[in-house]
Amino acid sequence: MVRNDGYDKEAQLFQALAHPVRLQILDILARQEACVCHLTAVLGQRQPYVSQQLAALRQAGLVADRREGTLIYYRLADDRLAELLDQGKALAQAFHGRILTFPPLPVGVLDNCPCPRCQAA
Amino acid sequence: MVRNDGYDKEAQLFQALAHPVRLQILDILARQEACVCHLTAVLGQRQPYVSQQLAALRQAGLVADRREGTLIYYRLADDRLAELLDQGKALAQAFHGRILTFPPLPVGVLDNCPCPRCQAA
DNA sequence: TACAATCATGCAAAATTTTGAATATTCAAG
DNA sequence: CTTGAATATTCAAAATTTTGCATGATTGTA
Repeated sequence: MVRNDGYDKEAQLFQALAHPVRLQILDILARQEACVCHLTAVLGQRQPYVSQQLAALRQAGLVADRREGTLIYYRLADDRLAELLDQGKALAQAFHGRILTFPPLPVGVLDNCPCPRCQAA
Repeated sequence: MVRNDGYDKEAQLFQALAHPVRLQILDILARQEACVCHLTAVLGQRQPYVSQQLAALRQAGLVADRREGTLIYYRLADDRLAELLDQGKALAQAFHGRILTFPPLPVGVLDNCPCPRCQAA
């Protein structure tokens, strides 16, 4: 069976990336794996909404997950994804003719996150 | 005025790439600039449809155009776009777990294209 | 001016995506 | 086996995108 769906699959990848919240999630995961509650706290969005975006990323194969007790940690499925995101930022800047600014991604522990990593202190 | 729309702009770029026909157009233009009639012939799509996809790419800043008489030649607005597309193909393959195949892009002149380059023979 | 060729735009129906809210699932602890 | 915490799923309304088709605009030429 000969298929020719290369452009369809490539388009699906870019479609998964065509959403600001999903891009921010991927940027967070590019630095370190994170559980859903951590992502929820960083993004300031409701948990079901974050889970939905994670489901989209999971179905596209961009992220992988790992359960630890009741927490589920997500990570990038492929390190090359971080490069693709960097290239995307650079080109978006070029096409827009100005420096784009991104919200700061807090590093380390979060007050409003219940996961063990953040409550360790 | 402080903006934080980096992810919005990045998402707009990926959105412009999230379409198989637009991806194929960009792959054609990555090799050489081409007029609308040439793209129409290669893609086997109707001319207004091709013009619409070109308009989407133009509004996103991904392509530039140049008029020569009644013909309009399109080209990539930035060479780094070709690299991004290559990375996208590589990752789409990785995420899909198999070799993706793409329709062959004819090189050289086309029988069914009326532009001077193709009618030179 | 008229005509032909090339390309762009406008518009509406169909399809898809996004978003919010309610509810379901899974796991650990008691 | 019940409860609480973390996460996932479902569903429908709203918003956006896609697609096909008709028409408009621009250029070159007679």
